Amino acid sequence: MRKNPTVQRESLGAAVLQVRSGRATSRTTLSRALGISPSTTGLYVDHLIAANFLNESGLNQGAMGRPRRTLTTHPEAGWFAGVEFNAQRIQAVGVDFSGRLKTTVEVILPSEVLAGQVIKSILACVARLAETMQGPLLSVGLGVPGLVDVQAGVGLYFAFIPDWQQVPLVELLGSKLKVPVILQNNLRAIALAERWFGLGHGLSVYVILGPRSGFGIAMVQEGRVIEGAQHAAGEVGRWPWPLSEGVGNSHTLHHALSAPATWRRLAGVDGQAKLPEDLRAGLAALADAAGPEWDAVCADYARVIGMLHLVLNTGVFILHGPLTMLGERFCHSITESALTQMPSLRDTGLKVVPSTLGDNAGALGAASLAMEAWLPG
Amino acid sequence: MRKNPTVQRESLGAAVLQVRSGRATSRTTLSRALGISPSTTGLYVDHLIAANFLNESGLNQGAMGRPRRTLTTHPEAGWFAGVEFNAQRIQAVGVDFSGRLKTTVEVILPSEVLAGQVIKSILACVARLAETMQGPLLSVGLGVPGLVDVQAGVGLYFAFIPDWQQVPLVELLGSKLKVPVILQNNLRAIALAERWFGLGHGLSVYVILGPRSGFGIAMVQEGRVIEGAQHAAGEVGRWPWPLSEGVGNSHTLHHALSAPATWRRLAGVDGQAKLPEDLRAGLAALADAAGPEWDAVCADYARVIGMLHLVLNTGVFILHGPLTMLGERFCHSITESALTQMPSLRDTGLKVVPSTLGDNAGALGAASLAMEAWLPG
DNA sequence: GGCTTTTTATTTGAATGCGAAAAAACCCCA
DNA sequence: TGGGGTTTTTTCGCATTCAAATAAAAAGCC
Repeated sequence: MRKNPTVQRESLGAAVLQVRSGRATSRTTLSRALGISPSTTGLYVDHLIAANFLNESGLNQGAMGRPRRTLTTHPEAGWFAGVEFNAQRIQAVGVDFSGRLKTTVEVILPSEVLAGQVIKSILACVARLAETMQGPLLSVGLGVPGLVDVQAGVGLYFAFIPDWQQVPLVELLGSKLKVPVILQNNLRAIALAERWFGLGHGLSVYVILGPRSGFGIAMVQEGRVIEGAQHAAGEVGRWPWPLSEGVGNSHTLHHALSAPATWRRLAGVDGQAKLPEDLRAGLAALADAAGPEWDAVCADYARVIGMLHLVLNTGVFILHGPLTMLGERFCHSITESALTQMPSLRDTGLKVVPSTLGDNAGALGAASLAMEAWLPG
Repeated sequence: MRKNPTVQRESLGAAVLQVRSGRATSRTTLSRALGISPSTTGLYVDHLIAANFLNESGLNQGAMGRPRRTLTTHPEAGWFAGVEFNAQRIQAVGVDFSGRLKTTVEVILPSEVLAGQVIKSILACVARLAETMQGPLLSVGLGVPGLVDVQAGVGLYFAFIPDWQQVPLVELLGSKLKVPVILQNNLRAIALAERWFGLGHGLSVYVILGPRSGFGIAMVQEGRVIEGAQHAAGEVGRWPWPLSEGVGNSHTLHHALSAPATWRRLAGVDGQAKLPEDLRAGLAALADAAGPEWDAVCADYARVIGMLHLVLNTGVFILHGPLTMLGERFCHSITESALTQMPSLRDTGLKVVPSTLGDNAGALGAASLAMEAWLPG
């Protein structure tokens, strides 16, 4: 046994992330993934096994040579909470130390809810998760709607919760939970969820499309989420729309391509028509629709996506939110329409795909935040 | 005197960059800028002074305490070449080790020039620079038009040089020049020039607007240039335009807002009118123009910039190319128009400014590439 | 001038991380 | 059964880097 020097917590945290993600399964692969020497990697692993964060689970014989001693994260070393909310509901997930989703909790918020009540409910959700999770809570990730100051840990502004201004979330939650609390805008958190749990796995460049009550996007370039100078990148919903409209009026992409607006257009009802009780079900019923409305909606999405693709040269667009109920066919129609409208995009790998993560993508993304921020020790 | 251990070349290169940029002026400030300990910083500086890359130039007394021993780069330790070209001309600059522009060379290319001839001319330009520069050539940066594979060192495609496809520039030039050769798209190189020599100095988020024969942009987020999945980010020029146009026809932003198109619109002549011999002078003559054409052009620019700002939340847009001849007033009009068209942008710090770098911004950007890539030893 | 205060630079011993070589663990093949 | 080949892991000595203490250089103040 080697002697046991102290090592940098950051390095150990990075090592755990590599093992948990499956990118590294042995000391040698971990050494390559981290870009550090095999000898140092061995020390790290010793340390992490001694602390019960990693396990050695048997051998894995390659084509030849000494078999690698498989490294896995110890699932019961602790757990991470991921919480996402908006003005209607809170979704929370509990994720074990191996990054597997174990428990979900959902709470419907009363209408006209205020910030204080949201925070109380978040704490209650985490407490309920704790009942079923193994080991200690290690950190909490929070997917926050609206503008978020990630560094300061403050929710800056969200239109649909009346007093949601300058809410010091990290301070309020951290003091109660006694673990690190990490914030991110909820759509940008989803981008992280795709990296950990979904289609963004190997990708370093992609865009999340989030048509819900509005229309926002989250952009990932070289593995990094684009924040913008005031944490407000991705506000495509405020583009004038239709693009031919004179400016200065209130026609925006929000109004044309949000999830409710899309349902209205596909269902052929006017702006006053009441939305279905369950928008997702309403949209699912339209998945086989056809005709000029379908084509027009797809053409609009294609126009936006094509323009974004020209700016960012992104490749993959991942569709999130209720509209995923329209299925693969919707995404395929959009891709086709974009290539028809802008033929020069044909060789640029433009692709629109529906997310496979389902309804709690935001909470999973928040849990990803928590996992990425955690450090051993 | 301390003993003289070998140190990492990368660290030494980073230290030189900090001193050259003026962000670090003494051992202590350098230590903070690099995020390493004062003791190690002292070793680095010893090393670099011994190798004649840095100088100690006197003392600088602060408000109190021991005065800092001012560090400067040694101007004659060597020089960097920056070369930018398009189908018409090559511009090359020689920059001394302190980052000061010393010599410029311009060569007009014959029409229908081919790749081989361009490369020969580039080598000739560097040779002419060498006649006036002090010390050895250390590295060469190249601002390449069209698509560029930065990692592979290959110019992929450029429409206006007939056989410009898969040109192995780093291989071709490096084998002759015997120094590192670094590529970047010419507009993205300009983004670096702004960081070193211009308005991007303290900024970590900004956009370069490059209306020339077409219309491209270069985006910087958190100090990093956005490349895109296929090195093709920033192709805004291929947006359909006017936005109200039906798609599928050839109306693009290239045609509406390129430098020649802008001149035609402002001068009130039709698409067939001959361009002035010197487009810059022609544009300068219009700098005091007024009336509906002026407003319409500004409104178009404002529309594009506003939409980009919503996507990227960028803050500062730096205007490059011939249109800078339209002056501050043009940029001011655009900013005003954007805020009128999209009032919600008012508090987001949106600002359009003309570059102060002048005509050889591209070559200066290429020189920045060279400086950033160089390592001592 | 001598004293304290403040900031910068250097020395020193300790430790973290690396490279190279050795050891280990498996395969294949005779 | 044992040797050669291959890949993984560990050992070991060394070097780069750090933290802490120390030295240095000035201003301010009495």
